[in-house]
Amino acid sequence: MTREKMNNLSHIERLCIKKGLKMTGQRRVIAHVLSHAHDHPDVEELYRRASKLDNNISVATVYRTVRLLEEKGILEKHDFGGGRARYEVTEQGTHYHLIDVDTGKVIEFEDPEHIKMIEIMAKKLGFELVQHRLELFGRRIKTEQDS
Amino acid sequence: MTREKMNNLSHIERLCIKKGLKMTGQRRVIAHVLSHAHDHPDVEELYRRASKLDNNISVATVYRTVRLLEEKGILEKHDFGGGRARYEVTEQGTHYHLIDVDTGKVIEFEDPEHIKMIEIMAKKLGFELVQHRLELFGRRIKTEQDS
DNA sequence: ATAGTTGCAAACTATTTGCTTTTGA
DNA sequence: TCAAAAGCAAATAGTTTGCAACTAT
Repeated sequence: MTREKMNNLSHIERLCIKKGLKMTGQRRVIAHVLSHAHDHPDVEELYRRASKLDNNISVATVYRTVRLLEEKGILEKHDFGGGRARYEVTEQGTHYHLIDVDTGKVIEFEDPEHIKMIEIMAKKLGFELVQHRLELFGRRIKTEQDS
Repeated sequence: MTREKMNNLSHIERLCIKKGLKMTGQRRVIAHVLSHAHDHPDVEELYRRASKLDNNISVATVYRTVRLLEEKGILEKHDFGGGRARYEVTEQGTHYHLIDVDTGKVIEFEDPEHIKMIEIMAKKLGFELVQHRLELFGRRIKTEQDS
């Protein structure tokens, strides 16, 4: 696939335009990749995917772009261990991550009750909650179905 | 202060001995520093503090020692942003961190209710909770006392 | 036209490692 | 005594940056 075949505007590209970002070819490709990623890729992986669509992209640009998009609130950066930052498109409503310690797979979930709880926690400590991070690390519970 | 003046066994040193670690002069100094740290220093800072007690310590040794102590469960490693890992002595009972976004100060607190809540969360998703991480980022609420 | 963006390679930062020398048990 | 630990400097890994050449607006 080449850049030309990727002709319809992606979700992220639309967001970029709304934020007034200059849409270069590279950014369009990266935006496309992000729009279609339903996981939590690191820069290396984004670079790999983007390069498949357009081999005229450098890692530096990917780094610069994810930083920009993070600043604009379009992307979220995570540290799931393993030394590299991982990204995902910002969704409405905070959600959490459960990392399977055996496989490294990440499961997303949300819990509005939990948010209420920690807002109260913060208030008790004299703070207004700006942001928060919850990560669970767990091991799959064996069931009958498991061989 | 020199290494010789630091003659009574520190808490961490005792733990190290219990784990059967070879107690070198350097480890004794680092153990002492850790025992007396009531914050969350990074390696650079530990190195600085240790060097004041004994200028015969290299950063490499600090890195090797914190890794060892982390493996032994004596230390915990945190990522509070800012690019460097930060350490603290493991305490009984999980506790959380609230980071003041304006000053960078870290406040510790615990909440057994919260632990119960997330154990249930994990179970609902079919996982047994192995470990977890909760970090709040907040802004101090202004009160009458504040100038 | 021109401010903003890119590629490239060099720089940087945090951390790890290979190897020789030293040291605690 | 001798495996384990330390120092030093070089290596790695992830990420950032300076600069000259481009490109969207």
